[in-house]
Amino acid sequence: MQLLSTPKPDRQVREKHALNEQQHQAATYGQVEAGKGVQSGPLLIIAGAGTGKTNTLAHRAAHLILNGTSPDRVLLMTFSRRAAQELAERTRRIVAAKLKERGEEECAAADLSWIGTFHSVANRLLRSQAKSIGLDPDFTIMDRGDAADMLDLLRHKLGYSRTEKRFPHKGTCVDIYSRVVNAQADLADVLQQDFPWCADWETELKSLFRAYVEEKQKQLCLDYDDLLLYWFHLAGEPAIANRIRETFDHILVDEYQDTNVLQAGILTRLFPDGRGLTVVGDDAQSIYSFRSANVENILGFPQLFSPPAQVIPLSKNYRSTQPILDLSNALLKEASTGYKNQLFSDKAGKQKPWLVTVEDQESQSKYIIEKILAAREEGVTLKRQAVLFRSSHHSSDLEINLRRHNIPYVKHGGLKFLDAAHVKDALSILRWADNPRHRLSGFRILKLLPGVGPAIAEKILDFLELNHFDPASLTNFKSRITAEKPWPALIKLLADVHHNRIPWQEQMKAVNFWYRDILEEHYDNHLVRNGDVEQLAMIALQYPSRERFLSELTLDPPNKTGDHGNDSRKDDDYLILSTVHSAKGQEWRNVYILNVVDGNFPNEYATNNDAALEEERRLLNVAITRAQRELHLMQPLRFWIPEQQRYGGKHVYGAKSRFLTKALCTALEEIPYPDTRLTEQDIAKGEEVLADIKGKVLGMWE
DNA sequence: CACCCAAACTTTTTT
DNA sequence: AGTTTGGGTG
Repeated sequence: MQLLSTPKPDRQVREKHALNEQQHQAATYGQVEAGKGVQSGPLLIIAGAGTGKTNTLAHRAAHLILNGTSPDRVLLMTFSRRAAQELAERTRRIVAAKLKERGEEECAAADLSWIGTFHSVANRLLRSQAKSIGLDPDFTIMDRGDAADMLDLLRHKLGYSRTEKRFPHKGTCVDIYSRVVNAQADLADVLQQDFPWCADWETELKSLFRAYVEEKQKQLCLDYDDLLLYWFHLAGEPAIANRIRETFDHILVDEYQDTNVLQAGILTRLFPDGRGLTVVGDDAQSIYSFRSANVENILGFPQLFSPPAQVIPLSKNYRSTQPILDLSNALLKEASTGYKNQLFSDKAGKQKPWLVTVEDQESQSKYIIEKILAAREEGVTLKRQAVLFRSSHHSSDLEINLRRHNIPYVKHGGLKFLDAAHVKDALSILRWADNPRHRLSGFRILKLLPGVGPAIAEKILDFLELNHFDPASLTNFKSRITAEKPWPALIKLLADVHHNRIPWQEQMKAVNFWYRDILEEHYDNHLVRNGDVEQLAMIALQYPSRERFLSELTLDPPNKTGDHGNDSRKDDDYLILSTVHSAKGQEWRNVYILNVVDGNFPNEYATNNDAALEEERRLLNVAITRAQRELHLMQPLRFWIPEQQRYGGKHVYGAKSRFLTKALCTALEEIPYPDTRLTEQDIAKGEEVLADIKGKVLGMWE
């Protein structure tokens, strides 16, 4: 297992471009008023794929700063931390360059300080404003897995595990809860709409969620949804909302097409008339509805205000050749809703994207490897090529073959480093020491001790609570089990970390030292797992404090890469494999899209729902628009679907993807692989062979 | 009460 | 094919 720092896309070239007309208009929208900075009404920038959105946004931020808005009065929200860093960096560079032009001294204050994801900004705001709403600022942030675990425990406590019919899976429970919160919808509606098979459990779910909320408050923790929800409610309190509002002159939001009702609500509560609000996005790239993102947010944005928001489209694409854009445009034309921002490019290009028909996944892999190696021969590095897919496991056949050919690769999306049980264990120790009220972590750790199961763990946690959550008090807990040696060492560790008796830089190491024996006892291949845990300690060193480490790690979990044979970080060049979702915002010279067949594009679970179907179309669009020069859509005839409740799964003789209509096919060049088309030579040779056979057959009777 | 084993279940994408 | 759940055993 390896962590990677995501490679920065190669965008140096574009920055040299001056802004085009549309970009300039978007970047400078509003009036400059002396002493007051830039005054602007609500603005929506529809930024198609590859239209220089980040650059425009950075220029807008720079424009605000250069015209007198203090950088710490600009709130900039992005979809991921990586995007935030890139944007901050570019803005700084633009401001610095302009100041130099003007001959002014570079001012250190050019740094945007309020920049990050909605969740991380919420985290920061809540911790600073916590006192004013009676919230303890030392709350712990739970990730999705934690939420699932807590729901699981509560569900047992409430007796829902012993019912005749099976209660929904814990993961499903989190999904339902999360949907209700993020979409600000009714439980009954959500069940009916998205989880019909759970509709019978409405009453139970309601009390489960109530218990969940109480439990979170008791343990002093917030989940992802709470971060937004608390912020939303905070923004609904006039006094506090005013205070927050007065600290910002401008709010800029990136990837607005992937915000949900709650996030939109936060914005309108902070800036009700839309003045100072800029949102940027592309409805044709809205692909996060499973996370309750709501395309209606961007489609309906202008009408939220009167007069309506200014809409500026960016339609000049700097990324792809025209034939690739033709395909994307054709696809979007068939969508039922949206701004349908048609893109154009200066890069003519002759080659249409290929639609490659292959027999099965094996020959799909074979084709891709052949093409990738050929391209590398011609000087296109592996890093400038990417293979994209709808779901994480679709790359498994390819991965096997890449390893066989010794082609290094890095996979984005899918499993997370923090999902590994042993990493969770180590982190839980630190979290429990950090926040002893956090029963969930304590519970997890205690169960690791030999002879301690759920019941004893509960007893210990109750004991701790009675003793005002003082870790040292655990020495007084008497039981035959706690005489074992890991126990006193654990208590000392918890107390030392909790009271910072050892410096933060040493704490994770101390945790690992204690955990090492447990790890060995509990899991096989503990050497590999121990490596992960040590890596965690290395990561921890990069953070200035325990609090920052714990919350930022939860808000921005590092990726786990597929193990790619050898240490591929030593190889400078490696191929990128990525889910389409994780490919957002990126670009590569050559792109290969796996399994473009019905049942996958669109996904079979989306086929009886119009809204979902539209999203699948946009998903394909995102994949297509990642390509700069070469694009290969792969179409296996035989396609394996891992179907539920059925033994193994099944092979399906793939129907052509319903998105590949006639109109689309004219934008594609269809080829079979292996190439079974006959050349004239083949035919001539065939005739020769036939004549030969005829002769032999006749010869039998001579 | 902890641990083990067999049956049941299962979409996919992620802050 | 792999994880989670729930029941049985020691």
